[in-house]
Amino acid sequence: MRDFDDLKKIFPSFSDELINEIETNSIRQSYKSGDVIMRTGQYINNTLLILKGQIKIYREGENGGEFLMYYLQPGQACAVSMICATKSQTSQIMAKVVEDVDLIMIPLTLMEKWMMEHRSWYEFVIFTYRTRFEEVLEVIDNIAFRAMDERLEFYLKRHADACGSKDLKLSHQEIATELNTSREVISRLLKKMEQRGMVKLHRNHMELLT
Amino acid sequence: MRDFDDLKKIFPSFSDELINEIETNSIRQSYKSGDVIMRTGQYINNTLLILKGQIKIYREGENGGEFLMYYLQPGQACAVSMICATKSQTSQIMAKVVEDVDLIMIPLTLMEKWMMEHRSWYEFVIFTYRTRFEEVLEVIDNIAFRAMDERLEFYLKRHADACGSKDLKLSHQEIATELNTSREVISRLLKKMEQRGMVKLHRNHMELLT
DNA sequence: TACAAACAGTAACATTTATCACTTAGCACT
DNA sequence: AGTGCTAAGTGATAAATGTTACTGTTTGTA
Repeated sequence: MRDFDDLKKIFPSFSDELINEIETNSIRQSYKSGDVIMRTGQYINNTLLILKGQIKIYREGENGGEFLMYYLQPGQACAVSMICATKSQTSQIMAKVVEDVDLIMIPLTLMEKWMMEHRSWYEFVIFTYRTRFEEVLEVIDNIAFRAMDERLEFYLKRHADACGSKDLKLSHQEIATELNTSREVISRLLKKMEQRGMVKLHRNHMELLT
Repeated sequence: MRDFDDLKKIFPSFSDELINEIETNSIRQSYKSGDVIMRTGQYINNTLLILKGQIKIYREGENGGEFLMYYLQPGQACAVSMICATKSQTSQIMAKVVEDVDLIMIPLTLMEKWMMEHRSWYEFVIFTYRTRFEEVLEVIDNIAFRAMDERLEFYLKRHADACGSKDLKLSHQEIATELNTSREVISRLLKKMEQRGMVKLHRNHMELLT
């Protein structure tokens, strides 16, 4: 019953019957920081529920760029894996582990079956769709309406939220890659932010002061 | 039985029972070109199924910009209205009619009920989520990885597809607004495209030659 | 200690996009 | 024909971003 309590804690909205089903029908898997869980173009056969750790979801450009869209955290599910699930579609995104992850893999067939049988699963799936869709709309806002300086601010704040710390362990190059720009641009903008007193820069890390 | 046949033709995947339910429980509504069906921040109480005409879905910026995301056409549904449906959420988007529209409005409560009762409705909803999510990802590709000239090409081709015509009745200003840039930029880029033999420009309209 | 590798700072320059100001062309109406 | 309106063309300039090239600094490690 250890596992049962675990799950109940991380997914409090799930009914007891649903949790029992998950217990008996799913596979657990761990990944290390840096692992790529899902690649663009790969076939998807499972829906993923995150128990522990952190994952970043990217959209990949043809020329090798990788653009950060959002984070996945404990208690959340990969919306793309749910959406593609229905017809064994290929993935439109890339998922990279940033903090050692434990997750649950649920086969497509069950994912669909539970939609009909478990109200709490149905609601979870719809909630996941909705929140991710909204998150992606916010991403569009950022790149459509905002210049790089604002996008950088947003990026740093979101990273701080995800880490739960104002001390950000990021190189300028990493940031540049995830915003699909160049390191020099990020260096310049960070310098300006420092002059405005919004950050304090150090080697390999920086403090958010706001 | 006129209406029944109509619906069956536009939504061929729906089961007969589902179509009967729609017939007896939904409201039909018409809108004129230029009407705004849904505004950012408005509460959503219905899911919309398009029978006839064309709708454009925009994301609005704080400073009054409106950024085109995708088209809605006959046989399709508004994914956002389905997603927000569950909890009477407010709309994250703006929907504008570009060609006189007939549509069906389905109350939230039924939308949810049918998910459990009609397999063809369930599949339609999931399909709608999936295709819209993919479309929005493609939008992100365009603005994250491509420069304005490529985005303009994509925009024109998509418009041609939607209209089913290579003769595009668009002013430079309209295009600029929907790509969130300025008229001058569009004029210049179109001129370049004309020099490359991709379009032929006229007053108030242009021909796509590719 | 010496060397290599990764990170960061920065100047110079190119390119793209935004903005401003003005001109020209086409169309509708009287 | 004359007037006024809107769309479109264009040159000048500014600002943001991308690119190149080089420097210095820190870190790890041979």
